[in-house]
Amino acid sequence: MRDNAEKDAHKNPHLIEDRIVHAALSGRIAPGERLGEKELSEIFGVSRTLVREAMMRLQARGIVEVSARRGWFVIEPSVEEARHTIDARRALEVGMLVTIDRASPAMIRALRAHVRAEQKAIASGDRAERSYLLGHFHVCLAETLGNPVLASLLQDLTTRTVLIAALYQSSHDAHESCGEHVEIIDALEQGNMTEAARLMDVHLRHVEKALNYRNVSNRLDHLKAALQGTTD
Amino acid sequence: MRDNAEKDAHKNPHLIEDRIVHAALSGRIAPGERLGEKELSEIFGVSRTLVREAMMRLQARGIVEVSARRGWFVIEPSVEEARHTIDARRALEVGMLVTIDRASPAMIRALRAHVRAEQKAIASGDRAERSYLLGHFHVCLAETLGNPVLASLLQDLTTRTVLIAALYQSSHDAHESCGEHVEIIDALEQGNMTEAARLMDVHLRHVEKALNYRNVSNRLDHLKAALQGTTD
DNA sequence: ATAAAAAATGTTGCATACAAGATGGAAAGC
DNA sequence: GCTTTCCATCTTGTATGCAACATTTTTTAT
Repeated sequence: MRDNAEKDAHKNPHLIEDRIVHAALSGRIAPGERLGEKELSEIFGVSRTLVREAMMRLQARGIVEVSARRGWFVIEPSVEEARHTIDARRALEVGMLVTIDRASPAMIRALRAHVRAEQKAIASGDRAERSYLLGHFHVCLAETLGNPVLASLLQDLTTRTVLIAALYQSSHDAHESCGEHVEIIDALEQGNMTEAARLMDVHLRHVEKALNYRNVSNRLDHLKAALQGTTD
Repeated sequence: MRDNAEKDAHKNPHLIEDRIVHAALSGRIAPGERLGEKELSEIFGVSRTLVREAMMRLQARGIVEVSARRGWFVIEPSVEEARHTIDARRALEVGMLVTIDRASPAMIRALRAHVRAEQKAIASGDRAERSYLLGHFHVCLAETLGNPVLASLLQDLTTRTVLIAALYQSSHDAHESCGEHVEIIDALEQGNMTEAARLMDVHLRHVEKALNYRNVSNRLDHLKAALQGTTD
């Protein structure tokens, strides 16, 4: 079910990117992880060229970066970059809700269905699915608002946020996050966009607050800590 | 001064993209324009590979698209896509101003300097520079707010908006646009972010209103009109 | 003269080859 | 034993070659 990647990689040029983004959203790819061109080309059964082209697109989307002649790596945002990313996300999502008139019943239904899926994933203990759905809620919101441009921007920002959360060992509780999603939908259903925007603002501030900007699981810091330990 | 592109294209891998985006913002590249790989590779003195990689990044940024085995083309957004793009932009820029506390004097200075440059370009009749600066004001705003992530997103959205304006023969007056920029800065200086956000909202609604969604200078419509004319 | 077919041309799609540099480990020197 | 140097290896950077398809032009048949 997953091994047929080789077949599709030729037909769908965006498959490689999609898979990587999905894996990142699911927490199956960690920040700092190396994505070798050869390695990927073997996985997807294509030449390095196609892999490279996918990486170029992912680079433009701020998901990966390249270190000259060393390899491609999933981004490891600094504290500052992390702040900027979440700030941008907050701006976008708050603005999105503020500038929209109202939400149709169909939208509300779709969002509630999404939250049900979130709850199911949380209950079943499927961490990957849980991570994916909690992040994808925001993309889903933009999609149901009917704006693919917003949805695309949010997918990238959300992916980066999930990576940031992984890097800074977010302590954000899934239940709490999901609950906040419900609150936002409630406000939307009541047609109170201002309140929905406020709740979204709060929600994203929680996301940032849950980050532990000290315990960076960076390779460098890891090393430092390890060295300090051994020289004692 | 411009012909030394060949030299730099190797050193700065993003030169090709930057040039294309700049040209688009300046109105020197029209929507629907074909960007041949060979053509560009000769202009920049590199092989098709590097051109292609740049195009992949531009594709991810929504500036160009590829038509299979026909070539790369500057985007020609449909009416719907145009709306979504401007809506996304409005969401982002309004949200940006709403979620920011205040603007420092240094920021105000930088923005005022930018507006002076706009006025100079308008007065001197330099249409390319005028187009560039009027669009870049928004990027500048995000930059002075100190958020490169926002700035990057806005650069892409603004570029797309400029292309949309070209495609739909925007009648937006440069003076008016510049005047609205001044108003926004004034509100920022007074620390009235809500008002600044409102003005930005209005400004971007003007941008959209100035579009003529009927007179699409599309090749297809051109052809249709031409054929109607000849068969008369 | 017109329309259909066929060849010629041009352009991207993808793979591969080789160059250039980074990395890690072995060997050599102290 | 420790450091330094050098070499083998691995990885990306860039160019190029050829195949596949789209378009245009020419030819041919009616």
